[in-house]
Amino acid sequence: MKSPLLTSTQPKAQPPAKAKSTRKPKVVKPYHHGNLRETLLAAADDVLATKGAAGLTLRDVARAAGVSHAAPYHHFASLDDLLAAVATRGFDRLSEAMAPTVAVADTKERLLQISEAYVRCALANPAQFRVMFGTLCARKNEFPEMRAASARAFAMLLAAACAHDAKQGPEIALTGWSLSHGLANLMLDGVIDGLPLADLDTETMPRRLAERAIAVTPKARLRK
Amino acid sequence: MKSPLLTSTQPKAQPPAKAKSTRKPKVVKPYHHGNLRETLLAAADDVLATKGAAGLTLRDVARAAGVSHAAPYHHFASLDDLLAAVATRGFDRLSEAMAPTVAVADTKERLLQISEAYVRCALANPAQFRVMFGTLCARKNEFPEMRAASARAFAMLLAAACAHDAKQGPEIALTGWSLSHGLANLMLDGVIDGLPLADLDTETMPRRLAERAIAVTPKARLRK
DNA sequence: GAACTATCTTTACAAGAGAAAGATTAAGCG
DNA sequence: CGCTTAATCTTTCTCTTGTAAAGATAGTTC
Repeated sequence: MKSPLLTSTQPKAQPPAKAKSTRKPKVVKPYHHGNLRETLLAAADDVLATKGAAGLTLRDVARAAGVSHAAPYHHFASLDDLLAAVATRGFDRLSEAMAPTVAVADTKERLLQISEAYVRCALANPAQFRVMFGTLCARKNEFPEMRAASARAFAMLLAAACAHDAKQGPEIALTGWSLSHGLANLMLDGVIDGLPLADLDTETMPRRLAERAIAVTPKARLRK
Repeated sequence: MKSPLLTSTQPKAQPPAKAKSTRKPKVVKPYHHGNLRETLLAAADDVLATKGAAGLTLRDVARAAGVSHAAPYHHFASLDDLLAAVATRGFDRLSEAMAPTVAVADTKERLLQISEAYVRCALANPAQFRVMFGTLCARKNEFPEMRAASARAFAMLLAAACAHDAKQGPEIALTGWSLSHGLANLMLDGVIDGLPLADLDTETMPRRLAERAIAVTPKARLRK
């Protein structure tokens, strides 16, 4: 589980080899980390995976990265800023998870696979998902990069929906997104298990539900 | 916005009228609050509405209720316990919001109205909604009352779905719930505004999306 | 090599969660 | 009525956390 980034991977082989005769030979790790920003983000991912979104603290992250608790402030303005960076990565990861579907020729099948990828990605990184769509979202103006990353992810979904049905594309996209988002949230909140839905297969659920939502509304209904 | 419960409403008219000659006549509020538990919950609602879910602290709630910061511990085991009680109320409120739809004869129309009520209720109390479906949900075994309240709310939805289509009831219920839940979350996270969906009417959106999800899958597709 | 700047640490502080112990009141019981 | 007991509320204390400030260290540039 521990990311390799947690131990400095910078090309900086053996500083103790430097015979500058530093007074204290006990110095094992260098003063400067070399790649702390990335290390902190990786550490945050680890902490999130271990203790969940609620149990994450700046000091935890710093500890996991092996630096003092104030060091992160030279790379992130605040805890929220760090979380925004985590969320940004999460949105990028989501985009990556959906990306392979562009190879699917059938537009409807592509939408279904996007929905599946969305739910799969959310369930794979529950705490991250919570950070991505937590309180930070309402303050996304303060974090332009995160905002851009989330916009990119949605753009992929919207493009797929418009390819499927140019006219109703936006509505289909929003429907699919809402459904996948809601299902993912309900599942990782544990709301679903324990309910009288035991006969529904958890594996195929995302696709089956998405099939309903994506179905193009009959034109007869539209011009009522 | 201030709830009337914030000032003790207990039948305890004017304790200063008691001519017991207490040494200090400055005593305006009695030592015992009389109805602190309810007052705290109301205060928590106020704080949530004011500062949001992230800005809520036990001490804030206690301050708003006019008691010391340790007083709440005599009514709630912990902050999470208080939040669970808030969530319980939220689920009950949700049930109340959906309840009037039982009068609707048309089963599909009833489902649509339930979806509308769900989204409306969520948007009316954003912070509360976040508490209801936050980290607490994953620990719902620790809070039986909250669990029961959420189960009651879902039972209403499930019943309506089964009335509409006995066979596919559960799946329709889950679809509608996921969709409404996802849409509500995306809306109150502010994810939607700012996206290229401006042409979609926010008011009618819940109903229109729900129409898609609730549509019964054609039998031709089912027996493929 | 010296000044500069980025990076990291130490120290300090305010705020919050929660525990512990004492004060105050209500209720029950003789 | 007076005493006892339990419930409720307050004070005080400890531990953790986010964040600011100042100092230490090390690359970088002239």
